[in-house]
Amino acid sequence: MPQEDYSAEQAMRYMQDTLYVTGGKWKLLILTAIHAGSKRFKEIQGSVPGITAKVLSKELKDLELNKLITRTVYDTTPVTIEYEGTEYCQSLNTMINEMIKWGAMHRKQIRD
Amino acid sequence: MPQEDYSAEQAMRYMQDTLYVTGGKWKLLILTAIHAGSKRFKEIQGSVPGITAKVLSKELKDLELNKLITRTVYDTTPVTIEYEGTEYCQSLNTMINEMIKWGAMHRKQIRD
DNA sequence: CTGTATCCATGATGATACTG
DNA sequence: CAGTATCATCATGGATACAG
Repeated sequence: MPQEDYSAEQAMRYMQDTLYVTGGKWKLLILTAIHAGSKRFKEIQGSVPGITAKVLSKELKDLELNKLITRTVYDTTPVTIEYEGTEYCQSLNTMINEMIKWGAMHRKQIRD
Repeated sequence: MPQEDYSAEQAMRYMQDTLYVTGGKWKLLILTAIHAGSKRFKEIQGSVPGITAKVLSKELKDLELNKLITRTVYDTTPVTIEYEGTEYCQSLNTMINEMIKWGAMHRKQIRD
C-alpha cells in the first residue's frame, strides 16, 4: 500500500480533472507531437497516426480553450498558421515524459 | 524546445502504447481507486464516480488481461473477490502520481 | 494549406432487470 | 456480493466533398 499525498477522494478528483483536460483518444498524442516540434496543421496531422482533419481541428480548439496551445496566424501568402504549446502546457512535460517512458518500458516488456 | 530522449516518432509510438493500455474514460480512474486501496468490486464502483457495473466489469477484465491487476476469489460464504494491482502495475505509480499532481495544480490555477 | 459541412456507421455507454 | 443480459441511446469518428 503506497503512502499517498492525497486522500482517495482527492486523488480521484484530481485524476478526473487531469483526464478532463488531457483525456480522450487524441489530446495527449497531439500534445506529444507539438511537444516534439510540430507546429503546422499538416505537420501535426502527419505526426499523429490516423487522425482526420475534422477531429484534429476540434481537438486543437479544445486544447486552445484550455490554454494549453496557442494558434497564431501569420499574414503570409498563403496564410501560415502555427500551433505552439503555451508556458502553462510545459507544466505537463513531466507527466507526458513519464507516459512516454512507461510506454518505452512496456514495449520492451511485452516483446520478451 | 525541450530536449527529448526519444525521436518524435518514437515518442509518438510509446505514447500510443501507454494509451493503449491505460487510455479510455475509466482505466486510470479504476487504477487510481485500486492504487488508493479499493479492492472489492462494490468498493471500486463506489470510488469511481458514475461508473456502471457493466462497464467496470469489462474494464477490470481488460486490466487483468494486461497484467495490471489480479482477480482473486476467496472461498468464503458468500464468496469474496478482491482486485489488486500487480507488481507490474507499480511501474505506473510515478506516472499516475504525476497525473494526480497535475490535476491538483490545475484545479488551483483555474480557481484563481 | 487549413480547415468546415454533411452524412452515416460504429462502438461505448446508460437503464433496467436478473442470476449464482 | 459480484456480476451478466438485453435493449436503447448517444457521442465519436470515418468518408467525402467543399470553402477561404
